[in-house]
Parts: sequence; C-alpha cells; structure tokens
Amino acid sequence: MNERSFIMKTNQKVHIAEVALQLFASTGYGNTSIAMIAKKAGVAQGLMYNFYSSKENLLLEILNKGLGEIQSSMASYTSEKDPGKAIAKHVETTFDLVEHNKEYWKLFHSIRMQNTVKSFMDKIYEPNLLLVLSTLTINFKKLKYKNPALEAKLYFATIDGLVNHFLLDESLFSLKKIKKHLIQKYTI
Amino acid sequence: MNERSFIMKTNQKVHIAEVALQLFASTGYGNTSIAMIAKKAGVAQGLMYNFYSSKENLLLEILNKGLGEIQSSMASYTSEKDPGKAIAKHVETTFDLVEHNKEYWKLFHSIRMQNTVKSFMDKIYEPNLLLVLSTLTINFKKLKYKNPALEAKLYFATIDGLVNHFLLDESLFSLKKIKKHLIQKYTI
Amino acid sequence: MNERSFIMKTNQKVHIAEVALQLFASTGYGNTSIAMIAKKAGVAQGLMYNFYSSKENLLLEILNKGLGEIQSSMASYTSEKDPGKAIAKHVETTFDLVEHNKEYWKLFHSIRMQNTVKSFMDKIYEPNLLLVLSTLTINFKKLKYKNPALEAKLYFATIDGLVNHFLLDESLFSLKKIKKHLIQKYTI
Amino acid sequence: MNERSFIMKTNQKVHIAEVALQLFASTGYGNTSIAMIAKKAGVAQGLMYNFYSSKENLLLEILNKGLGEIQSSMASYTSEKDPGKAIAKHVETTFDLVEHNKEYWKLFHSIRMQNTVKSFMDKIYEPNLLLVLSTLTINFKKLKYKNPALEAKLYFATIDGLVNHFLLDESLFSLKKIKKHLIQKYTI
DNA sequence: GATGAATGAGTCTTCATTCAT
DNA sequence: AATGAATGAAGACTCATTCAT
Repeated sequence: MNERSFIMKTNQKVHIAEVALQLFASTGYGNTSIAMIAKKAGVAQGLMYNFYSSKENLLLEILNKGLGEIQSSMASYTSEKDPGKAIAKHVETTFDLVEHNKEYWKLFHSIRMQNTVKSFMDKIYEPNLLLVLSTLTINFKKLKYKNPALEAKLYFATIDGLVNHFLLDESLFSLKKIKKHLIQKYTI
Repeated sequence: MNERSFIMKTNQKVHIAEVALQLFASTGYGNTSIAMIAKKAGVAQGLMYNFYSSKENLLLEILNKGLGEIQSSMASYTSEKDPGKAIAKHVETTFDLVEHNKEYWKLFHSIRMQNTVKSFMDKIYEPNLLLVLSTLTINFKKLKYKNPALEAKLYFATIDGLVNHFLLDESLFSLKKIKKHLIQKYTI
Repeated sequence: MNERSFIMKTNQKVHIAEVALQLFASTGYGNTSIAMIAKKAGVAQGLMYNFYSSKENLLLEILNKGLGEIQSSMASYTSEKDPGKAIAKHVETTFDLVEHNKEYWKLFHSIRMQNTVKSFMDKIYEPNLLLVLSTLTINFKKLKYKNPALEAKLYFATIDGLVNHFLLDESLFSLKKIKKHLIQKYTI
Repeated sequence: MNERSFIMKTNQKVHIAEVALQLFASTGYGNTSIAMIAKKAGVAQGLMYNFYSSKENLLLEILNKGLGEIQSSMASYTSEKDPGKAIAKHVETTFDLVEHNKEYWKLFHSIRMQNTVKSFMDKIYEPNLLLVLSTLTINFKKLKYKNPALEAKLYFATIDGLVNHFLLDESLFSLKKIKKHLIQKYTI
C-alpha cells in the first residue's frame, strides 16, 4: 500500500464513522441501516466491511473513539491539584465536551442501557467512570465534605442527569448558567 | 379448565405485558421480537395481537401503565404543603418507585432517547415533567433558594442521574444511603 | 333438532351468506376476512364453520345460489317460442337480474377470471352458458341471421360487456336506454 | 460471467416482470406470493425489492407497461380518417393486442374489478377509455348512426365482452372469424 | 481497493381454521 | 348450537453481510 492510498483509506474510514455517528445519533442505531450510511458517505455498501467488520463493530469503534477523546480531555482535570479548581475544571470540561460532541453524547446516552453493548460498556466505560469517581472523591475529601465518596457519586449523577436533560431538550436550560450555578454550589 | 390455566387466562394480557417488559428492559425494545415474547409468555404469536394491536402499541401500553403508577404515587408529594417534607417525600417516592419497578425504569431510560416513541414521550411524559418541575420550584422558593427554578432543574437532574447510574450498576451505591444523604442535603 | 332451531339455523346460514356477499362484492373476496363477516353478521367466528366448511365453500355456495336464481329467471326466456320476443325477453331478464343483484354480479365478475374458482366455474357456469348460447342460436336462426352461432356469441359478449361496464361505472350509461337500443337492434 | 448469466442479469428486471405477469395471470394477483415469483424467476426474495419497491408496485409497473403498448398500438387507429377503416383498424388492433398478450389481458380483466388498484385504474385507464369512446363516437357519427355515443359504448362493450369470453375459454370461438364478422357488421 | 448485485434469515402482522367450554 | 380464545402457517418486507467482478 503506498502512502496516498493509505491516507485515502484512513480518511475514508474516519469519514464513514462520522457519517455513521450523525445518523446513529439522529435516527437511532437500530433505525440506521448500513445502506443509509454508505449512501450518505458516498461509498459502496460493500466497502464498509473493508473498514469495519460488522455494524456493531462500527458502533463500538465510534463509541471507543469518543471515549478516548473524553479521557484525554479529562487529563487536565486529574492533574489539577487545587480541589476547588479541579471540580470547576471538571464541570467546564464535561460541558464543553458535550457541547462540542452532541451527536456522540446523544448516541452514548441512547445506547448505554441496551444490552447490545453492555459488555463493551462494562469493559471500557466502567474503569473510566471509576477513575473519575475516585479523583472526585479525593477532591471532595480535600474540600472537607463529610462523605466524599457518596458526594462524588452524587455530583457525578447530577452532571450526568444535566447532560441527559440537555440532550433531550436543549430549550430546558442554558448550559452556561447551570454550569456557573453548579460551580458556585460545589466550590464555595 | 383447571385453576392454574384459569388464572393464566384471566391475566393473560397482563402476563404478556409483564413478560414483554422483562424482555424489553433486558434485551432492548428493538432487539426483542414478538416471537420471543410469545414464546416466553407461552402463547402463540398470533394471540399477541388479540391483546395488543402492534408491537409499538404493546410498548406504549406498558409505558403508559408505568406512567400512571408514577403519577398516582406522585400525588402524595404534590399535596404536601411543607416544602422540606415535600422534597423529602419526592425523594422517597421516586426511589421507592424505581426500586419496585426496576424493569420499567430500565425500559423507560433506554427508550426515551430513541425516536421510536418520541411523540408519545412528548405527549405523555413532558407535561408530567413540567408539573413536577413547577411544584419543585415552588418548594425551593419557599425554602428561600436564590434561583428556585434552576435549583429545581438541578435537583431533578440529580435524581434522574442517580436513578440512571443505579440502574446501570446496582453495586455502585446503596439507594437507601444516597436517599438519606440527598434528603439531608436538600432539606437542612 | 326441533323446528324452531332448524328455522333459526336456516335463517342464520342465509343471513351469513347475505352479509358475506355484500362484503365480498364491496371489499373483494381476498380482502374480506371471516372475522369481518362474523362481526357484521353478529355471530361468532367459529359458528361460520357450522354452516360452511371453509371460506372458499362459502364463496362457492354464494355463487351457486346466485346461478340458481339466474337459471330460474332464464326459464321464462327459453320457453318463449317467438324468436324476437325471446331475445327481447333475454335482454330484459338479464338486465333486471343485474339491476336487482348488483352485489352478486360484481362478485361474479370480479372472481371469474381467478383460478381459485375456475374448476367450479367450469362445472357450474359453463353448461349454463352453453345452454343459453344454443337457445340464442336457435332464435337467431329463426330470425334468418346468416351465422346464427357466431351471432349468438357476439350478442352474448355484448350483453356481458355491457354488464361489466355498467358495474364498473354506473354513470357510464343508463341501463334502460341501452336496453331499448339493444332490443331494437336485435329484433327489428 | 458467462454470456447466459450476462443476459439474465441485464434483463433481470424484465425477466422478473415476465414471470410475475405469468403467475399473476394464471394464479391471480392475490394468490401469487413474492416467494413464488422469486423462486420461479430464480432469484432471491430480497432481490425483488431492488427492482420493485413493493408487490403492488410490481403489479402497477406491469399494468403500466401493458397500457403503454396498448396506447401506442391504438395510435394508428386514432389517426385514421376514414370511419369504416378506423373501426376495422380498431377491431384488428385490439384483437391482435389480445392475441399477443393474453397473459397481460387476463391479468387486466381479473384485476380491474378489484379495489386493490382501483385508484390506479381510475387514473390511467379511465382517460384512455374515454379517448377511445370519443373517437369511436366521432366515427359512428360519420357513419350516420342515429345515436353514435350509445353505439360507441355498445360496440366497446361487445369488444370487451368478446375479449373476456375468449380469455375465459379460447375454444369458444376463433378470434379470426369473429373479427371478420364484427368488421362486416360494423362497416358495411 | 471498490462496487453493488445478490442472498436469506429474520421481522411484524394477518387470518383461516380449530377446539375447549 | 354457540362462543371466541388460541393456533400456526403464510405473507410482505428489511437488512446485515457476502462475493463475483
């Protein structure tokens, strides 16, 4: 394989994933057919299988890539030593991620309760979740909260719930305001 | 007809709904076929349509029945005049509902982001949501919160996030403890 | 079986056939379900099978009964000795039959080209057709037509075509006028 | 790909339509399943839908194509100025069409009384019918018939009835003879 | 690599028919 | 006789996946 075709292939693979993400998010994984993705991506149906071994694999790679981006974004948060700043940063980072990857998050939330990908979630998302929780716990401990572990879970649930509601109906509240409110609440 | 089959017969519609709820919750609505439900319920496929006009109708009836139970449970909350008690009651009621209808809530959360029944959700769930939010807002106002409307949304998101996380992994936290913690946080 | 229940049964059987004819004619045999007939007739689905061994049998009995009525109506025609009057009578009788049994004729014409009932048609309708044709041939012979057999077939096709067109679109022509026209044409 | 399969492939859509027409004509539209057509055509069931979006669409395309052929055949008739020749030509053309497309005409006659495709018939066939009737009327007028409009309807019914009877039982008469007879009758 | 025709298992749904009561 | 619940065999249609070119 020469360099050019390597690049093309890479781009094509990414392109397909982007199109698939759009469709999965807007139409639902179950209601999106390979034919639809191929058509919208401008490639032949069969070609899909040169990049992704199956429809489920395509989904998993999309979810995986998104999780990777989350993890790298979260890096800045875990390295922050000041607990107040750390939490503020977490709020900021999370909401920024959601705002800039609405489609990914819609897909994520719409799919995470389905057994199709349960084992995948357990394997990939769970460790991530636990890492965030433990870091949060440490920060809440530093902030002298009585039950920091529980507090971390509560805080995380709040964030998740907000994201969920925001994705369901963006008119429900302004992400900016609630972000500010949340930071005040947790850090002052 | 012996007693057992008599019981089965009179409750057959309910029985089918229960089986369907189980499967929908564990396997996902899209991944559950009418054939699967019929088999598990011990009836012929065709009979399903004597009780439910379509697969979607079966889902809607299940969701509707669950919503009915929620609404009646919530009644006690809306009638409570003392704001602190009202919120405590809301927490209690919600968590009790979830604990006793895990499958329903799993289904609910797994389905609400899918377009399949979006219009249904908009029609049935949205008004309910708004009612709860406005009642919560009133209570937070009485409790002298600075921004009661936002606070209500925040609180609601927290509840929803907790339910979500609990349903995803029951080992994450004890519903009892977090309930207590939550009530303290919001009413003291 | 006492007399009363015999009468009831007889009436019920006839009643079912009448309802079935209506539905078959308006909705089509294939689009009419046993359930629809039972409902409209006000009887249980299962009861249908006490009178008719199958849906097809129900159809055949309806067709058969109609053919019987036609044959008896046609009797007056075959006994007429004057050829002109005979043909006039045939025209009159045919059009009267159609006008008073539109449903039957609609069913008949909609079904006769389908193989479902082809063997039945061959057995019951064919002899009838041949009888009419031969009688017509005799009359056309008396009327000095050059090729009376062919003329009979032509005349019969005309009648059939008119009935067909009339049933397809009653606004196309007045049965009365075309009847008059036809009689003039063939007898003067 | 060898030559045979190449031919098959390029003509596959046409091949499917031909097979479908055969089956629809002999077995009836309602009694012919997509599975039967696919099997007889030697293709997979699913492939059918690459060419025809639905069973009804397949039927409509078949009917439509047939109607197109009729219309182009009829062109020669409408352009004929001499009324006698025009009618003779109409008889000839019609009978030729029927003789060379028996299956199409069987299908057409078996379907036209069924509600399945009533709206299609109204939209496509009705205008065609009216055009033929008006042209016939003009010709009968030229031929000094007293009631040319009625005469046109009568003539058309005769043709239609003859076609019908011929399709029901080809042994009933020779198309050739009746054609000659008919032309004589109407033009001399 | 790229195409898209072809496959066939799987889905929901309908309905004639049977049968326990 | 009468009911209508129950059956199960189709039916039309979809779609992930394969494969010849």
